[in-house]
Amino acid sequence: MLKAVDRSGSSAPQIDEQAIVERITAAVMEQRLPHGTKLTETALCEIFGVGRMRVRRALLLLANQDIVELRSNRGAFIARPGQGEARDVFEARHAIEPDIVRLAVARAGKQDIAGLEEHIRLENAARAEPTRRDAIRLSGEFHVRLAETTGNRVLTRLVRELVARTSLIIGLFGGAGPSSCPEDEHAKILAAIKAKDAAQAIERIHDHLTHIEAGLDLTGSGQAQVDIRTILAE
Amino acid sequence: MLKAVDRSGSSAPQIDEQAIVERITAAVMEQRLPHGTKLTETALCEIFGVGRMRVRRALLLLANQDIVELRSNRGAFIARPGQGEARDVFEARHAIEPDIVRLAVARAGKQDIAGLEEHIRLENAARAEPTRRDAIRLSGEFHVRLAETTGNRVLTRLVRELVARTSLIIGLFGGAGPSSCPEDEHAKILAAIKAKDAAQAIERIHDHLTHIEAGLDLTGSGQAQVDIRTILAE
DNA sequence: TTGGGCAAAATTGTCGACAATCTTGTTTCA
DNA sequence: TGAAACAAGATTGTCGACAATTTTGCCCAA
Repeated sequence: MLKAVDRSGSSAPQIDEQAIVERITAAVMEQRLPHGTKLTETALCEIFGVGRMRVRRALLLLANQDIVELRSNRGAFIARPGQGEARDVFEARHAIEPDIVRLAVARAGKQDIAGLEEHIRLENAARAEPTRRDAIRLSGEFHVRLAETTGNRVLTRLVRELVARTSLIIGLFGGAGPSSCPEDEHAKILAAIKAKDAAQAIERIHDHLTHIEAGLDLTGSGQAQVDIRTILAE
Repeated sequence: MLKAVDRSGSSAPQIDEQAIVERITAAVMEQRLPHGTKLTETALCEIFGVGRMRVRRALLLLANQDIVELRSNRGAFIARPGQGEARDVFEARHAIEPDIVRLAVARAGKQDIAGLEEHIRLENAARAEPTRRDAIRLSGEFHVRLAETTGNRVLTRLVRELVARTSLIIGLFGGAGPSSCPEDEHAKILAAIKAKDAAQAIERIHDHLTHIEAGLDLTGSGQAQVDIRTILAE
């Protein structure tokens, strides 16, 4: 029997395509991979220490989530959502997330609340750091954690995908806004959930999403090119 | 220059993986491909007249939508959602679709309304036919058409995926229920939209989804095996 | 007859090679 | 000098081959 051989020089023991998708998605959520960045197959092969087939499958999945764009015979690029798509994503979040907080009010236990409070503490700590990456990522992740408290895997996955696309949109249209999520709105949402006040929690998540969207200027910006090796290497 | 050669003997001129995904999804929505059905790669290659790579990529996309299940070294099978997943899917639809009808009330024009009315007529006609396939498919498609009237591609795609999974769930847990969607509920929803009564439309879509879910018995059923060649051949 | 064990066939997972296409750099001519 | 044409290199798309695993069919013994 021939066991799987670790072809990569790094610590990763075995990497499947889902792991590659997550790594790239995380980089997008931290806005380290700007829209338009070319994802060369051979580069990704070296970075993750896998064969080309795995990389191509991962890129297909990312394209299916509209996180990357596959151009025929040209390769894969981090997607560049248009204004219409930005509106659609926020509208979808307005449709889903209020129901999520409603379910969270009904289902979140003390442990869930405590976990979310800890998460907000991490967010605040990250906001103080010089580098913004953790702050940006944690800010998006809060919404995913919130969805997880519903115990609904389908809703959680929808939110995860929409949050990732939102990061892309903020990176593209977010101008010089202060941050992806205004200061203490997460805390206010969580407070309403903790108080079992569904109506207020729903109102606050609506306002929160509206504020994020209002922070965009919807002016097409230029594109950047970065070295994906520097960004994705762990 | 070497133009693409039509390798299939059938009429299909050129088939990409998205087309394969749609064909299989349609078969699932019409409940012609029951849960647990094995999708052999070589069989799909012959059916669609494409190489194995295309088939494998299509199966990966279908697995990503939880329509098929990929088991390592075993192959691809039409997914067999559990009770928990069934609950989650309906909960997600309860979260999304009320907002969709709200948007539909605000945005649907006369032409959209007319299209939906025509669709309902087709549904009623199909209900009278001996074969149920068209009725089942049209019944699910109504929800997709409704989503399309919002003009929101993100929401439309979410609904399309959830409807396909719902078909799978109905096929698995739907017992001997009369149909996937009770008689005239679609018409009532559309009437409320036409009357611009958002509150009533929302209430009716909630009730509609609840009725569909109530028609399930949530008792694990046996599995069937069918010949995919007979089903997917056009 | 029935169940376990074994070999053959079928199926999936992976890799390498090659063709087609795109990109880049250079040359050439107006 | 500048732009078009061309050639070299790089990248993507596709196919075939092979190994690993699973499934199937068969034989044999209890």
